Amino acid sequence: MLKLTKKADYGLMALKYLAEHPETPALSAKDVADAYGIPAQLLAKILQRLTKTGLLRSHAGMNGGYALARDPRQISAFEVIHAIDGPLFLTSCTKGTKSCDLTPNCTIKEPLARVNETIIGVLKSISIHDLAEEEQAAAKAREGQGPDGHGLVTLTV
Amino acid sequence: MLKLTKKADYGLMALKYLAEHPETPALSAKDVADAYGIPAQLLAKILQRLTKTGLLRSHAGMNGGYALARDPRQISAFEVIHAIDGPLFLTSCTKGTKSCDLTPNCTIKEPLARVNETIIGVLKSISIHDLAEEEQAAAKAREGQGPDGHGLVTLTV
DNA sequence: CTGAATACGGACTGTTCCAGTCGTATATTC
DNA sequence: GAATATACGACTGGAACAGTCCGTATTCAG
Repeated sequence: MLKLTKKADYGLMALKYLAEHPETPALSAKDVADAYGIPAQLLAKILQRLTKTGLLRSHAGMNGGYALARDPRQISAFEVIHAIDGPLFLTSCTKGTKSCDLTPNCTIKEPLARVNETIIGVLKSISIHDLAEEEQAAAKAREGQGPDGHGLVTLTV
Repeated sequence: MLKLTKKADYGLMALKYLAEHPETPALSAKDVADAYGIPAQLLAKILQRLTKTGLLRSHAGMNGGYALARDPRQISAFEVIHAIDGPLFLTSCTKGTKSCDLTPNCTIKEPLARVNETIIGVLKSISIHDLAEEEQAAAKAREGQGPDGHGLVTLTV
């Protein structure tokens, strides 16, 4: 399936939302959760984790909330996913730095490591700013096409 | 975590093993399972699935077993993974062709679709033959370096 | 100073999915 | 007919994910 967790999705969405509202000093977890219809408490924990890893700045109390700790161009999708889901590997046999336990030579690992490397490279090349940009680009595209036009590729395997 | 299932791993390993033994007309599921120390019955089901999708040819009875249906250069890692794990998506919200259910605009999806596309492209570019090749290359590298040398990159995030 | 709003964090639960096993039927060879 | 295989469905145990609950700490407003 090769899919990332909902938590990572939520995290990316939240950071994108923050990037789209640079004027506000801070947005509460509830604000963002309501905007996307995701469970507030769950999102709160995600944002707390992102705060711990230094991607967000938090502020308690009234009118508190979260704000991006850096310029959205300087935060990659990889950082977000890594902060939430932990280190990501493609092959299921890899556990940290240790190699395969059972199989004498899980020779599959080496070539797939290159795939892994590629994935990470692409994720690192995408910034939160890019996500917010794409939104605006899509909006522009919709303007020129009518309310339900889809200009961008919808990929299905 | 972004990892593929063990079944997909097993499938790739099995196909690689078959590619490495082109002289034998067919290898049983048990043969391959024993070679790698993986459960025979589980591997059998995987190979059956690969047979159904046309990647393998099966033959029942004594001295029966499985053989590659095509040249190993013509079988991509993507085909194998897709046959075993089904269509793969990066975002957790995507369900087939339908878009997000809850969230009004899961705008994360679009940019991540490009990542998905990249992953698929890389997986398509790797053939079973490549996996078998890499094995030989690694063996050569070991010869020149002593018993436990690792010439290739071991990637950890 | 009191209270509301918010972040912080641990513990808990339900569900889903994966990994693996079991049992049975079918096909092929000797 | 016996031995060896594939083929296939059903079942189980465990891990991971998604989400909830509850209590604490911090900050601001009145």
